[in-house]
Amino acid sequence: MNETDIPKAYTPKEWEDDLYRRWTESGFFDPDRCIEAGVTDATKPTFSIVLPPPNVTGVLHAGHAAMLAIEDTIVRYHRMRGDRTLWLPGTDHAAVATQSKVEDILWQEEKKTRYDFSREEFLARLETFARESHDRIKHQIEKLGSSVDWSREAYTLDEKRSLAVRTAFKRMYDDGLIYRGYRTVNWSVKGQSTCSDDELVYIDRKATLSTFRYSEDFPIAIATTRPETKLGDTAVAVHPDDERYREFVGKTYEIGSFAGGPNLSIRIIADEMVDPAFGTGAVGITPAHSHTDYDFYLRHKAEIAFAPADEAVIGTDGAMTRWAGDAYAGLSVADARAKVIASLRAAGLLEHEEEVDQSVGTSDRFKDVVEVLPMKQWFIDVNKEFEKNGRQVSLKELMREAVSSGDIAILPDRFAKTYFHWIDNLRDWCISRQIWFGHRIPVWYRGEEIFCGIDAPQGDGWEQDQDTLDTWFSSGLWTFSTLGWPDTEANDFKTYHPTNLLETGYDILFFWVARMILMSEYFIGMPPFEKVYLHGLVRDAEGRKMSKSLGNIIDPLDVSEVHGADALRMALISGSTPGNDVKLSDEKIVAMRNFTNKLWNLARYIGTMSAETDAAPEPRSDADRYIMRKLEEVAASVTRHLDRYELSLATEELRDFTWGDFADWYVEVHKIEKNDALLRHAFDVILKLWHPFMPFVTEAIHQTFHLDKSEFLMIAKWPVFESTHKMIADANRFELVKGLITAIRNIRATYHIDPAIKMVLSARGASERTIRHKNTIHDNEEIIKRIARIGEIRSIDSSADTPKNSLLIQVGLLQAFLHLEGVIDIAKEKARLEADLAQTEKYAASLESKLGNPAFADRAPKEIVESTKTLLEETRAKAGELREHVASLS
RNA sequence: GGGCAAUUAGCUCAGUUGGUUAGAGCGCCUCGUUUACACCGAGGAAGUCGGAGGUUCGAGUCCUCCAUUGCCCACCA
Repeated sequence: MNETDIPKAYTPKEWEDDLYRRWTESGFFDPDRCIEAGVTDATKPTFSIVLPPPNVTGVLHAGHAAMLAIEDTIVRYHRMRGDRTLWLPGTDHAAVATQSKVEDILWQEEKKTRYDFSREEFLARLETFARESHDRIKHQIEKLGSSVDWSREAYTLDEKRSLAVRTAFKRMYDDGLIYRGYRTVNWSVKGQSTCSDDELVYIDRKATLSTFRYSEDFPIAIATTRPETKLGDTAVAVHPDDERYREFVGKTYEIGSFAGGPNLSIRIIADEMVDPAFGTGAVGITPAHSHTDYDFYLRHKAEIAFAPADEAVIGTDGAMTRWAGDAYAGLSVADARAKVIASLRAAGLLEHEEEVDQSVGTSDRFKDVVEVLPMKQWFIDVNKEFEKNGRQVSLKELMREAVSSGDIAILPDRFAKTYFHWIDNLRDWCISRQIWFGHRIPVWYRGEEIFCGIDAPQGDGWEQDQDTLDTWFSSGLWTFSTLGWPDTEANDFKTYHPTNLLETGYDILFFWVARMILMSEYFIGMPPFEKVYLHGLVRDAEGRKMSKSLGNIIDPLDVSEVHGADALRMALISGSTPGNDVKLSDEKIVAMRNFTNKLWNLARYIGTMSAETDAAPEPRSDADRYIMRKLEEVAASVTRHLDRYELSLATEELRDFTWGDFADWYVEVHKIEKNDALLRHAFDVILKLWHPFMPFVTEAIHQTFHLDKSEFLMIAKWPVFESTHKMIADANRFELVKGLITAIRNIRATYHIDPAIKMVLSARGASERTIRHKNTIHDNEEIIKRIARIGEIRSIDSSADTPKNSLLIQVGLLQAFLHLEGVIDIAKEKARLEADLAQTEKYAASLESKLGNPAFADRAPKEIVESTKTLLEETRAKAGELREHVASLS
């Protein structure tokens, strides 16, 4: 092959679609296929991750591209490491979001509303839209090179997920955690549906705060920004210590035709929640039209009234009802407000008006200011205690514990605080929506009878609840509904749940992450994932949010069309850290595009030089040795960064090495020294290290220049150098070794293998419950049988209740078990342990020299010197332990 | 009101248990176009690490206060 035959620049367009097609056809995105083909060892640990399902509302944006880039990088890395790697894709029907979108389109294009269709017709239109969206989204996911297993693709509204949803609903209903209750909800008049607290978007606006009295002889003035709701007041609350009002507490005042409206009966109550310094220090309580007032009602049920069913003064159409009195009935809220004020002013009851800043909740989807109304809706009770594993807990507590116990780690961890704060303020979750698109509530009515079931009840006359479920109910089940649940015997469920990682934007921590934790903890008794990686928002070059109105939206497809998917992926990953927003600029993308081209041209030089390709790579010069040593260091470091999800750091180091050391320096050296085999070998390693980040260009180079004979770079073995094992001493593995030692020490007189194994696995980052699930072997009998089968241990008395076996055998037992489970490789473990020992000894030596340095020993305070001495002793002790353990492995 | 983050070169940002001389990309300046790459190479200028204190032998890194910006949550009677 000659250089002149190969284009001088990498042309992504000519490669990407074809490569993706070939990857898909190979089937290697499917872990089962990898095992069949011998690419993956079935005994290896699993690495599973679900794709946060994009909404079928349209197209993917830059944020999705970032998500796909990060996840694909991690997934490809694990696949190359040899893990049983599953990345499960899907889409979300996104209930309200999709319906409101389609309603907009229908209105714009046909001037029709949903009421111009039957429920069935309307749903058919939605399904068509959803399918088209789905196809577009799938295409975009593919364009970015995402190595998802399409054979397992799921949709939140498909048959299997529907079964999961109905099963989940029924189970919670039977357990009394789902209830139908009458209380205040957020109501979008425009959307004619409820929305949950989390779906509200608060906007700031100016409002008039009016101070008034209900009547001339009413003793207390109150202030409000919502005078029209005052037509439904039932109480006035004051602080219990407020001297001004103490004498009135407990009295009830009858107001005849308040503001020309209904008669009111106002009770004066005392409540700690009232801020005596704000306004007049007294609050008018409208339990029907304010969540906080409803809470007042709950605390004072004995004293004050809540509007009985359907007696709210504001109706679902956003107009005043007849309960607001004849003078108001039918008026809009705004008109009613003006009328109340006018009436109060005329009667001389209006004492003061001022303009204040106010933030009001609007519907995320329908954009209108929501009204708080009392309605009969379905809720999930987050506070109700129920029995779980022999103790009383609430859903709230389950959600809290999943994170506080460390079962789930959130990256960056500062979001754990946000999460706890959210949980502490959580109200019951309103799950019913008055829209048509979604999972219909599996409840049927016949007269007074009510039936909740997975399928419709037998017999005539039953009518199903008209409402559908909040979209987050079904996405909350996502980690396990996609793996076969409610069939808990399903292979995928048993193999891949809990998943290892959830990668998503921090903006849906509450919506989705928290709901998944709730559902998984409740139904499975385990967290849905071990780790949460929260990425930031993708912003434009100036740091602004991308939005249609600003016209600054960067379409990922456009970018990858021009510069290639790899350049886009790199631009999104490089320089971005968990939890922080990332700015995407043209310059950055171009810089990354230039780098893909750099790799391409390296390949042109290396791949086409005359070389006996079969020659073994032998370092011949100092330059050779330097580049190999550096390469090993970089490989180890990139590996460590990937294990810690530090993708940006990995790309930086790798890029510096590739461009600075390898391309600019070593290639020039090679032009003189001509160590072809070593050059090719080094480049091959570099390509593998780059593959997870830039799958297309690396695979294209692999396919063009055949640096080795394998079919696909995507299933190549991840480069690990024996001599650099000590540098791959990542936290995970270090903890494993530590845990192993602890476990061995803790094997006590009574012989129980379980705690020891648990300890080791938990040191490895798995939660206790995960261990219970993933290793359902509880009796020693079974463990020993399995171990005996692989012949690692020869003589074990399986009926032993007391220690008939030496400590050594128990150590061996433990190791053998771990080996069997694919958790550790003993030979490698020993090498790693030795590396650890070397590092520990090195550390001890450095501490020694520090103590020997007069600058430190004489000038540093005694305590520091002492603590350093202590540290040295500890380090020596640790080295001793390690040495012992290495010996026990020999 | 409560909380969280950010502030490092002209711009965009790295900098993970405190440790020699603080890094990268883009931009800028000088030089270079004999076949891997001008989507390039060699070299260079450029930072009192937001401000003020403090802890320390040693602080971009830890503590306190302040300033500016952004975000989240709650209240908003």
